[in-house]
Amino acid sequence: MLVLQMQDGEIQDEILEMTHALKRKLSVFLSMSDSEERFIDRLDARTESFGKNDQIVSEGDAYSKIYVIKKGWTYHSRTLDDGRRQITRIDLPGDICCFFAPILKYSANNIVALTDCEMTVLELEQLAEIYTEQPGLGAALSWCCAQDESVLSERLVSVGRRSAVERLAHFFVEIRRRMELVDLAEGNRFLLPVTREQLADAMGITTVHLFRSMRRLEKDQIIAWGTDGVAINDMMELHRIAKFTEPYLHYTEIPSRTDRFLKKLSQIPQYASGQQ
Amino acid sequence: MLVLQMQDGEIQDEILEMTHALKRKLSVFLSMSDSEERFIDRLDARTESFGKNDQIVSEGDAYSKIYVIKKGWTYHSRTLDDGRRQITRIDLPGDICCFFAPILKYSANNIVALTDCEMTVLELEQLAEIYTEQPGLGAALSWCCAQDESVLSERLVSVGRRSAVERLAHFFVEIRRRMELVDLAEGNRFLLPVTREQLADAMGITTVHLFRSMRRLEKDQIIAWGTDGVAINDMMELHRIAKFTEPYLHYTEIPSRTDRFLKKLSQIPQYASGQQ
DNA sequence: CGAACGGTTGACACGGGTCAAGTCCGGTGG
DNA sequence: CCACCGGACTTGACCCGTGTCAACCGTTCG
Repeated sequence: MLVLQMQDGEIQDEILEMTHALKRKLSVFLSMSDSEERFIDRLDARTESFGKNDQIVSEGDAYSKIYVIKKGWTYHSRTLDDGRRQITRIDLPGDICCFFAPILKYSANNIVALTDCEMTVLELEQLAEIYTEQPGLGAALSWCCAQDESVLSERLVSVGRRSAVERLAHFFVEIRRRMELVDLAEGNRFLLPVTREQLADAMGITTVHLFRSMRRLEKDQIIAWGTDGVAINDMMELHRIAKFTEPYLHYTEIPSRTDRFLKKLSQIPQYASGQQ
Repeated sequence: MLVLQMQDGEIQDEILEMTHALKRKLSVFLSMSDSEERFIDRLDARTESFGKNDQIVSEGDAYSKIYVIKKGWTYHSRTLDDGRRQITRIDLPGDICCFFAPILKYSANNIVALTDCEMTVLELEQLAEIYTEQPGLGAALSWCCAQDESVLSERLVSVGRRSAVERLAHFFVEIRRRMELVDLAEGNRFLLPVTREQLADAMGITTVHLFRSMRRLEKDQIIAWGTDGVAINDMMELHRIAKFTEPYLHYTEIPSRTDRFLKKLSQIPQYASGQQ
């Protein structure tokens, strides 16, 4: 059973069934045409499922397919030979798991399912098709990719320069915003299917210290994290502690910008022909 | 005067003049045809220069152009409002400074010149042209982008899970490998145009602790870093300390892979026509 | 000739790691 | 039905790596 369904399951499920999370995400960047919507719907023809804790890709594996998460959560990690592990990335519905798979030969990371997952599979052919036949969608995918890099970069800022409490605060605000974007959270509660150890590995601290730091946030009634989900009680304060500044998420890339992008693309003969 | 020219200047200069560093870098991924080589040469028509410590892009600035470094070094940083700063990335000749500039509206980072710099400027038009008319080069650029993300990800592993000494060791091995790739280093010495403070900000430690940690490495005769450059005296040991594993650099993406990529692309009508 | 900046080091304080001991819960086998 | 087990969760005590503060040197530049 999908962890996400354990609670508030009906609501979240319903929304997820309604539209592919990817569609919701891309629609922030791009007001999609009917043909674009249909294009995305057709991608669902090829899906793959994974169970909780399944290793989707291992370090050193040959790469090939791109996975877009329809349902469930995953993480990417690297492990040093003495066992220290860093989680470099946590993905949720709508996120693209390994955008560069078609270009890279081997994976340098592990990719693991945090919950039962359903993924849309893209091979190189489909990707090329998107970029040539649906340049709008192509631009939107590039936007996702740019965003991912920016999120990664901000995580580096966290781990490099924020204290444990600040990092946690930042993480919760970020994950909350990202869930909101694909309609996985409203109100002040949401589910977070990661263990304490996984979160510690993502934050670059030990579990012991994770508990200490969470206590600090819980004591002040800012946040609560049980087994049944997270509740953010004082979002303003959490923002303040995290020194959270939203621009790095690049959620305000307005369509006019995209239009300009598409207009320029259409001046290139190949794209002009491919555009309809 | 370019810092890189201060020492061994003649040699490095000569090589740099010979070929655009980007060309050397891409040739690792792709054996370039004459038309591809000429295409890159023509990009040099549009260049821009910056002086040491010039702010190339500031947090919040509108993005537009892509800069490819011809000569010089740059870094990307984020500063929290209380002054803490994290350098997220250090770029050298052949690196692409802000690949996603045409897609993103605003920059979330500062980009600063570490030395006097000469950059090749790419606007959206050229980029689209590359992807449509020279899919081989397009794939190679995507490879650069994939690599950048992987390097960023490994830096997160460093800052999250490696000790200060290990981080430093890892940084030196990485930067050495990257310089080698574009012929900026041979033998065991190379120039590193960063201040102690900048390196500390890149490693996520304080300058004071940087000194402490460097002392450890210098005491054991593993490395030396004066004002005139870095000397790696015991590369094996440095590797060992860093727990350096090369795959994340993705330097072994063999051409056969690229050929497969191009073959598939050529099955898409638009690309087939664009491929000449 | 002083100011500003990069480099360098010592002394001390504190955040976060390590070790160790438990609790709680769900699953499994007798 | 209970006993046992493993895995996730939780906390206290202690210690070490890293941050903080402060001082100083050498160079460059106005």
